[in-house]
Order: sequence, then structure tokens, then C-alpha cells
Amino acid sequence: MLSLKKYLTEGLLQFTILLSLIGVRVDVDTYLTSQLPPLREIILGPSSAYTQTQFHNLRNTLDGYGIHPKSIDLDNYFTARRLLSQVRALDRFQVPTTEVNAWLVHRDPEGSVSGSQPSSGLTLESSSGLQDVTGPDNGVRESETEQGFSEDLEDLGAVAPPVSGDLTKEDIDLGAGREIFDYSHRQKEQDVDKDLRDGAEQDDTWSGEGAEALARNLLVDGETGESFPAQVPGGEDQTALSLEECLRLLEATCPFGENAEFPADISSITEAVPSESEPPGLQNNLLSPLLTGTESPFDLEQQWQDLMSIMEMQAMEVNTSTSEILYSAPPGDPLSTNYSLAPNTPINQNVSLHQASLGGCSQDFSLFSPDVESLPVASSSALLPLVPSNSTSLNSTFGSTNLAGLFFPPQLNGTANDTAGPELPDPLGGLLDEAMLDEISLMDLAIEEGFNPVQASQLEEEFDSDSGLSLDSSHSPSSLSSSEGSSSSSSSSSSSSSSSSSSSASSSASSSFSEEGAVGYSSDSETLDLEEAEGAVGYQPEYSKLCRMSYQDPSPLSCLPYLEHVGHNHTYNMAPSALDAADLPPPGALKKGGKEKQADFLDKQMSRDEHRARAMKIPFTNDKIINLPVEEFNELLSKYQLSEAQLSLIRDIRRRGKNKMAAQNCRKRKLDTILNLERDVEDLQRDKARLLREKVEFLRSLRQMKQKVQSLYQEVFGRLRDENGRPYSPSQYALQYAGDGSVLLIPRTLADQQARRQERKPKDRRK
DNA sequence: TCTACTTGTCATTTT
DNA sequence: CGAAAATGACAAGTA
Repeated sequence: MLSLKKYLTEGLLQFTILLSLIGVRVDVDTYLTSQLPPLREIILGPSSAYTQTQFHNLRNTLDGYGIHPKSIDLDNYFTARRLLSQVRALDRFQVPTTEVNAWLVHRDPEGSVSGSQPSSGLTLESSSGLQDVTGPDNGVRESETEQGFSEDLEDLGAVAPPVSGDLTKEDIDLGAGREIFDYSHRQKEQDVDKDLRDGAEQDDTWSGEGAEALARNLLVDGETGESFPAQVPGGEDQTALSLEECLRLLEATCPFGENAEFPADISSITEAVPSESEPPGLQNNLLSPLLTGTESPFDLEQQWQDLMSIMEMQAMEVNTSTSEILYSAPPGDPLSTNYSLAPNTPINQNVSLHQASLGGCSQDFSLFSPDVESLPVASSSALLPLVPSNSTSLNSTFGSTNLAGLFFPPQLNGTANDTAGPELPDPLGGLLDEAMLDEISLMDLAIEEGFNPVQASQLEEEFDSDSGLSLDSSHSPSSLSSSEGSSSSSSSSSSSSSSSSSSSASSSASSSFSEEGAVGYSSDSETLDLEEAEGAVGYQPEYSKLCRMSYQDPSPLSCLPYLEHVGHNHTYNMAPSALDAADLPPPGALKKGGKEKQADFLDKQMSRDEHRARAMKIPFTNDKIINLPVEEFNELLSKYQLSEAQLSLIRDIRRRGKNKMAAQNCRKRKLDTILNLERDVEDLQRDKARLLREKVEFLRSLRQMKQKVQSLYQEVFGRLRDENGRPYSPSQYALQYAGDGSVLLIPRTLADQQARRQERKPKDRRK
């Protein structure tokens, strides 16, 4: 059983260790540095928590007795601090949330453009993340979320650098199909990007006026469908829906393929494939954040490493080895295992590709078809604009995606995936590693049961309530007022003990209360008057309350053994009965038989100062001496003719008495501080567990999304037919998302080139 | 008797 | 600058 002293000493040490272990230092540092001076002061020195109690004032006013000198400040402070810590933790860990939400929100063609800028990525703490945290609702802020979506996707590693070099305007003609399907986004991207980019890239590529009409159509299409709940399940569905739209368009496109329009011509390739002349945003869009096999994994990995580093700061359990493991593709990861696609065999049967309405897509297709038909066939670099704009969710989800890089085996992707290709699915897939999940789960479960976020929140609430019961009792204004508001020992003890305090604690508290209230410095047997009783009710109750609060409240913690020492009876502690027997009768009033006994007992019970005062025949009680305000005290002294020795003794008594109270308060504050810190640790641990659970859930959702995307890719690709009605070979062709949401079928060689080019960009940007 | 603990007290610092 | 409060350290008393 730990003693109080031991608790004070070792407890602090343990607490410090605990803080460091759980990575709380980050938060603590934050608070120490700026936000909340009180904590710093609590830890480092005097503070609001140590605000000097105006005992005189409190004592002189009836209200003063009901005020805990410290608890209010501490309560407010810790409440604010806890909230702030939660907010910050959410801010930090909300990043995955934002990412997931981004996945799910359908992209608005306008809003998404800016988000696809290469320069917008690389910061986990994007504005969108903060918005998601602070914003009241995600659903309303669709555009914001979409932007955040794009950004977050890039953050995940999808930063697609502008394609350089290999594909230039000279290499590939810009065809009508390109304009048809890409211009709108290009134009919008230009609008947004012009301001943001250095303009080194040629923007005029897309400045054809004829395409504006098409752009409008595309814009309309993109806006038709697309406000999706930012929730994960809905987002999945919406993603599937978008893909389905693509598929429908694809199906509608099949006749073209039969008519030899499907093999995309050079011009359409040019349109679809970013060239040096294209705005960076477009180029960026050409690679999927999650699916590109070139540079994306690095960014993605970096992002996740950042995330993991953050996590590690707060969770020692998640060590670097774990994070490394996370980046290794789990064997079961569909993205890694299902590269080679059997067309027409969607992996995820749950994805319904035929239930979504196509509305605008049809229109787009009608626009699309005539152009395609008129286009010459260039089989060598065939590029099929498969889907016009309406699949904006896909576009927003993946930016411009080289789906081939994701869904085809590295060997099929050629050199582009030499390095990053194998890693392609890894960064995200690795995060979903079951081992990691299990680890986190265990971590979470170690602190609180339940894995479902809903359950987690519920658990959190429960924990909060529990903690409030266990730890906040002494700090919550309500409990404080209830305990201190009680004017009698019985009521106070009962009320305070009602909060599940142990019998020993309550008894000790009540006893100490009564004893101290009765004795204290007011046990001067000479003058037993109303002031005596006043002393019992006035000053001492305060002390008893302090003790009660400090000792009894922690009892629910069930880990504070020092409670058992509360009941110690020291010289100044006397049972009320004994007190009455000893103090009430004047020294000479007792009968001879019990007089000596009474006197001896009284002497034993009196404090040294009381003895001295009585020996010096001080004409008033020690309680008065100690507790009277300065003015009244001086007034009292002036009423009597006191010797110098008496005056000196009185001053000493006053000094010692005040110091005694000060010491008691000081010790109580120490205890309160420790308890509050302990509670904070618990809160932080709880928050950490909750955030970890959320992260796991998000990762799980992400994995599901990836699976769906993969299956949809397979579905779409498998339904593609060339002019001869034969399916395309996955080894020769790949689907790629363009920046405007269109899906293009491009030769693998072209995709590899793009991947290679984009591989360099992020590196350059990092410099 | 020893140990751990609480409380009181002193000296000093802080407010 | 002085009073009051806070606090570390130590002593005394108790279990």
C-alpha cells in the first residue's frame, strides 16, 4: 500500500515516465510552450493551480467556505486542456479521416481541379484536414471536401508530376476527342492553376474556344451526380457508382470498338496523355494517387511515414518496425495479388456495376461517339477515351490515374514500375496489414474494449463518465459545491462519501472533519465561547473540506492507498465527544475526581501552541489569533494589555497556525495536481486508443475502396473490345484516368512512359 | 525498535 | 517594503 508520501514522490516519477512512454510529451510541450500556461505552471511552478487562497477573505465571508481555492481553476483548466488535446489529437489523426472522406466525395469538376495541383500535396495537415476536424458537417461542404479529397489523395502519394519530355505536342496531335473529354477540366485547371503555377508549362494547349461548349457539357455532367455523403460506406458506393457510369459508357462504347473507333488515335492520346505542354495540373491528374506505380508510392509512403511517426510519438507500441511492415504488401492484398486481371471476372462481386443511372454519361457519350468515329485509327498507340466526364468521383478519387500502373503486374508495366511498381499497392495495402491491425486492435483493446468506431465513441463517453466519477469528483464544480456547500460534518461527509468513496475514507473524512473542526486552534479551555464554536465551524471546516476533497475523492480510483492514512489522529485531531468533554468545561469547573484526568487528556489533545497560550494566559483563543483578519487581530491585541512575551507568542501562534494551514493546502494542491495529471494521462490514453481505432477503421475502408476500384477496373477493362470485337490484352493496354474524369485506354508503353516521367517530378519537387 | 506515514514547524521564497 | 501565502525540509508523533 502506497503511502501518500510515496505517492507524491514515486507517483510523480511514474507519471513522468508514463507521459514520456505514451508520447504525451508532445501535447505537454505544446501546452507548456504556448496554449495553456497553467499546465506549465502546475508542472514547473506556481500557477493558477497554485493560486494563493485568500483564506482571510474566504474565512471572512460565508461564501468563502464554499469555494475550493484550487479546484475550480484546475477543473476549468483541465477541461480546457483536455478538450484542446482532443482537438489537437483529432487534428493530427484526422488526416486518415480526411483522406477517406476524400475518397468518398464525388468530385466536382470545378472544385477538384485545384486539388489536383501537384503543389497542393505533401502536407498531411492540409486545410481540408483541419476543416474536417473543425467543420460542423462534412456533407455540406462538398466542394471543400472534394478539394481536400484531391489534396489528400496527393498526400497519399498521388502527386503526379507533369509529364515531361517524351510526349509532346509534336509527338502526338491533339485530337478532337481530347478536347471533347478533357478540355473542360483542362480549362478549369488552367483557371485555377494559372495563378498557382509558374506558367512554364504551356497552357495554350487547351485554349481552344471550340472546346468550351464541350467543357460546359462536361461540367454539367460532372455536376449531375455527385453529392455524396462523405461517410465511408456511402463513398464506396459512390465510387462504385462512378465506375459503373464508366462501365455503362464503356458498354455504349463497345459498338464503336466494333467499328474500329475504339483503338484510340494519336490525337486522343495526346489529349489524354499529359505532355510537357500541358499544365501541371493535368499532368498531375494523370496519375492516380493510389494507383500510380512510379513516384506515388514514395509520396504515399512518406505520408504514411509521417502519419506513423506521429502515431509513434503517441504510441510506443507502433514502432518503426511496425511501420515498415505496414509498407510491405500483405499477401492478401488484392491490389498486389490481382495485378493480372482476368477480364470479366470482377474480384469484388459486391460491386454492382449496373445499378447506377448514367444520365449525363449518355450525353457525353453521344458527344463522344461522333468524334471518335471520325478519328483515324492508330493502333500502335491506341488510346481509347472510354468515359466522358461524369465519372467525376473516379476522377476526384484518383486524380488522373494510370490504372495500368496499379492493376497490372510490374512486369507488364515495363520500366516504369521497376522500383516503385512493386511498392505500388504496398503503402496503402501495407497499412492494412492484418498484423498491424491486430496490433492496433490489441493496443486499443488493452485500454478499452470495442473496435467499432461507434462503440469506440460510446466507450469513450463511458470512459469520460467513469473518469469523471473517479477523478473529477474533487474538481468538478458540482461535486465541489456539493461537498463544500454542506455546512455540517454529517452532511458533508455523507454527501462526499456518497460518491462511492470507501467506508474508511468517508469515516476518516468525517472524523477528521469533526475533530479538526472542533479542535484545531480553538481548543483553548480558558475561553470557551461562541468564538470557540465559531472556530469549529469557521476555520476548521475549511480544512476538513480540503482534506476530504483531497483524500476522499480519489478513492474511486481504487488505486490510492494513501486514503487509509487519512484517518490518523494527531494531536490536533480529537473526537467531537472528547473535544466537548475537554474543552467545554472551564479548567476549574470540573469536579475533582475527573478533573486531573480531564486535564491530562486535555493537555494531550491541545497543541503546543495552545499549551503555550494557556501558559502565557493569552486571553483569547488560538483560533482567533490565527484566523482573524489583520485588522481585527490588531484590534483584538489592542484591547488587552499584553506583555511583550504574550504578544510574541501570539504572533508566533498566528504565524504557525497560518503556516499550518498553508502547509495543508500546499499538500492538498500537490495531491490535486498529481491526480489531475493522472487523469490527463488516462484521457490521453483513451484518446489515443480511440484515434487508433479510427485509423484502423479508415484503413479498412480504404482497403475496401481499393478492392472495389480494382474490381471495377477489371470489369471495365474486361468489357473493352477492339474493332474486331476482341478483348484487349492487359499486357498491352491499360486504363488510365484523365484529369477530367475520363477513362482512357492507352497502350502500356505509353503508360509506362508517363509513369517514368512522373517518377521524376516528385523527386524534383522535394528538393 | 524500526519503518512508514502524517502533521506541524521553520526557513525561505514567492505573491 | 511588508504581509501573507507557498513551499521545501525537517521534527515529532502515530500506527
